[in-house]
Amino acid sequence: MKRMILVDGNSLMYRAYYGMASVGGLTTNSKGLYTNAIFSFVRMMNHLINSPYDAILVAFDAGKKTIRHDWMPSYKEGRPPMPEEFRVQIAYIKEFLTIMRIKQYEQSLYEADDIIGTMAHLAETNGFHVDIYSSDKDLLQLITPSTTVHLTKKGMTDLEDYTPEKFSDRYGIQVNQFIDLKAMMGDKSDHLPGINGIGEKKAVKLLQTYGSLEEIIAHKEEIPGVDGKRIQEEYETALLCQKMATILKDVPMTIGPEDCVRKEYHREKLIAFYQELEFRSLLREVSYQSEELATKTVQSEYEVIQDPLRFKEILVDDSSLVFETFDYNYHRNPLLAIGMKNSMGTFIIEPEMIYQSIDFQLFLSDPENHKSVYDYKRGLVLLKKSGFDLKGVDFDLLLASYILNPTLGKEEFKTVSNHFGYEDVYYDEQVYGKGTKRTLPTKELLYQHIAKKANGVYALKDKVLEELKKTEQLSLLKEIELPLSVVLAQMEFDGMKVDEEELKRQEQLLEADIRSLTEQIYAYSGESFNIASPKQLGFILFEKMGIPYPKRKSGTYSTDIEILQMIQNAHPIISLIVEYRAKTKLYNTYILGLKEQIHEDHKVHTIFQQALTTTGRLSSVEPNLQNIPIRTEEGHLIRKMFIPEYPENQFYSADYSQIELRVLADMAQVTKLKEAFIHQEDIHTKTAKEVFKKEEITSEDRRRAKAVNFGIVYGISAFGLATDLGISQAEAQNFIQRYYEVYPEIPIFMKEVVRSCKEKEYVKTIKNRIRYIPEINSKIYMQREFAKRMAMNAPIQGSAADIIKIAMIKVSDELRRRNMKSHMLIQVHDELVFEVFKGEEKELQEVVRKNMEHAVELSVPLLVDDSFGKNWYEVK
DNA sequence: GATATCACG
DNA sequence: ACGTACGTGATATCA
Repeated sequence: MKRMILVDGNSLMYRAYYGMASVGGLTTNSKGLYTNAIFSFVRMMNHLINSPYDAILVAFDAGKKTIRHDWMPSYKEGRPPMPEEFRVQIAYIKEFLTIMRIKQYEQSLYEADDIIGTMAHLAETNGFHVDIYSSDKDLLQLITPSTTVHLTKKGMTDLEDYTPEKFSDRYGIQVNQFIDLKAMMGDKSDHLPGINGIGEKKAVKLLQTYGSLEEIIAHKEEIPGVDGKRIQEEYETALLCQKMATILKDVPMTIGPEDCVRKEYHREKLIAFYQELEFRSLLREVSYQSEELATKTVQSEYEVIQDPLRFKEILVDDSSLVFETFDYNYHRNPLLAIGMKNSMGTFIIEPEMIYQSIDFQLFLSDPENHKSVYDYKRGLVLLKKSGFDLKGVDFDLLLASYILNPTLGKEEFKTVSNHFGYEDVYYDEQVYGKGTKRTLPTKELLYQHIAKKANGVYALKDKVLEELKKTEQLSLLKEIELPLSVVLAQMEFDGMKVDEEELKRQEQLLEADIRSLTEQIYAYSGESFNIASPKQLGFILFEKMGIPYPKRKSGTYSTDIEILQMIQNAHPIISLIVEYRAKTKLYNTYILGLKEQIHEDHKVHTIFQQALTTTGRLSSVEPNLQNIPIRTEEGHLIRKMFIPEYPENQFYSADYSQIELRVLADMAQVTKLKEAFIHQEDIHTKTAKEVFKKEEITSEDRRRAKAVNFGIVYGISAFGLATDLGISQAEAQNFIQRYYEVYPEIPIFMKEVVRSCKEKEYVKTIKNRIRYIPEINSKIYMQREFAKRMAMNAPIQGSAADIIKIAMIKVSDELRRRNMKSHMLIQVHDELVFEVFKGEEKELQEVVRKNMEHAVELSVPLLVDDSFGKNWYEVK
């Protein structure tokens, strides 16, 4: 069957503009053009035309005046005007459709809905199946057996597909009753009054009884109470609303389905369009599809070093070096080749060459020989694996870009270099391919790729350093991030030993528990099903077993822990499911998942992402060692699997006490908070005493005070605090009010942070780490509020991250100076874990405590809690 | 590939 | 009237 796509252009443009608000914000390209709606609309259209179709039409509203205004002058009255940031994007959206050769149509006096209604009707008559895409529920009246309406839910590509069956399931009435539903309940946004006092519930009920608005009016005398009276008084309004809400199917149009057939798009123009708007990810898709860049770009000159003697001539000061691996994980993948660029030229050094040339090894480890790199840590670990070192690195393009703008850290080399105006590099995807087709390319292409990267680092170094000087972030690079790479590389390389016997024990215990829980759950449910499928579980609990769903229905049932706790007492199966969830989580993620990550040396070697988070924290992957369970006892047991490399050694853990609150006390100069920290008081108890104005504090009082303290760090909202504490928003607001009275410097500080952020569109940490938050000036409420919370949180979280990074460098330096064998294994945001060698316990404790507590000097003391243990479970 | 869920600070 | 705590990563399911 032929398929026609009808798109409600106006509705989707609006959705693209407002809908992406919570995600991407009002992004602009480098020329200041707003692009969020364009980008989102383009993605949506690309998504649509990726499926097979024969004809397509995008309908738009023609202008303000429509025939409906003749029927009801107040139609759509009181709508806020279109924001200018949105208006400027419309021309680009239409240009995109032109480039894609997608038919667009508008007609004066009619709305996009009417064009779609008419075209859907025409297409059906011509034997098409019709798919309508919109975010406007009104379109649902067009559903037929051969017309499906797809409504956008969250974002743009998440769609809800309405067939006649789906419609009646959802609304409890038939499609042909939908207009009457709207006629009675009205529509605020269109300024349609409907009948006063009748909303969706009552309207559905009436329609179920009488069938249609006409029948309801015919029987209006029988309907009891206020509703009946209102219908008798206002039925004429309802009839007018019915007329208003009916989408026309007979617009006198000058086109038909034959004018909308699919056509090949203009690729060159599309590339130019994406380039102008700076849609990098989309550009890459087109480029990759056409494989153009890989063949058309100018080949760079490079020399593959064949003879170790050649090094004598080319190893000069100031070289750039890049270390390439196939897969991102450098612990599991060999070095493919090193690219080097300096005043002598561009060179490719194959791994065997390193072994063959002492000169090159000395060059790499010479601290006096200046080098610039991309991803220092990668180079360090790759070389360490072969027993070599890398020193003298005073520039890292990855770290520098991340420092200038943390969002760049997530990008690949090409995107970063493009950002700084250097474009002669390939995308990794062009070289290696995508998804399952990803594979090693020919040596020529690979070396070309590596050579281009080396050239890029070399070319950009001075420019980027200059920018760092301007932003006063040079010391963040040279004194924090670069030295930290050395520390992290050693930690990753050393790895953490796993007790495989213990793992096996826990695996078997959990397996048995899970098996037994599964059987018990099936016994209660009366059938076997996939407990891990939220969909199936929702069906079993809320349909088959008839447990009432505790929240308002939203199409799908959530079965998360919050919901399960609400229905805890409804049936004994619930607690079994909660236990099943906990155990399978441990089993799948921390037993099976971890087992996969164990190397031949019986250790796990995580990768600390140093250029990823927007706040300056590290993250840990493959495996993530920063989220090993601790909060529940049975989860905590997982930590028994992590043991010292040598059985006579121990673990030592040191964590900052309340570092974020201390940072806040310092930054905001909060008098009472500072006093409390100076006098080493329990901060939550102290807060409770102050806020509740009493000396005897119950555990509940302390819990609440603690929640507020946490909330403050997150950029508190009454809603968030209320949810967390299970109290009303009014009560939460009251707490916050009283909290501010106790610590009046906090609201003053927070207001100043927000004010300054509005002016500069960024916030900073104590070490000048920067985070851009342009959404702070968004016209969209939600986005602006979100931005405010980020602005309040980022300096606190980020400064704490700065501090522990400095501590790591200092501790590591001193351990080396003292020739100690004990070493750092893991960082978990405010905690450092070490393997302590027998006999070094006291010395390590001294070194660690001193350097952590004095990493920086604040106006409040920093305090460290610590402990020893024979494995990770025993410490703390 | 997106979504739901849940682990950590 | 509306929806919201900050920052992460891994897994299973499902389209």
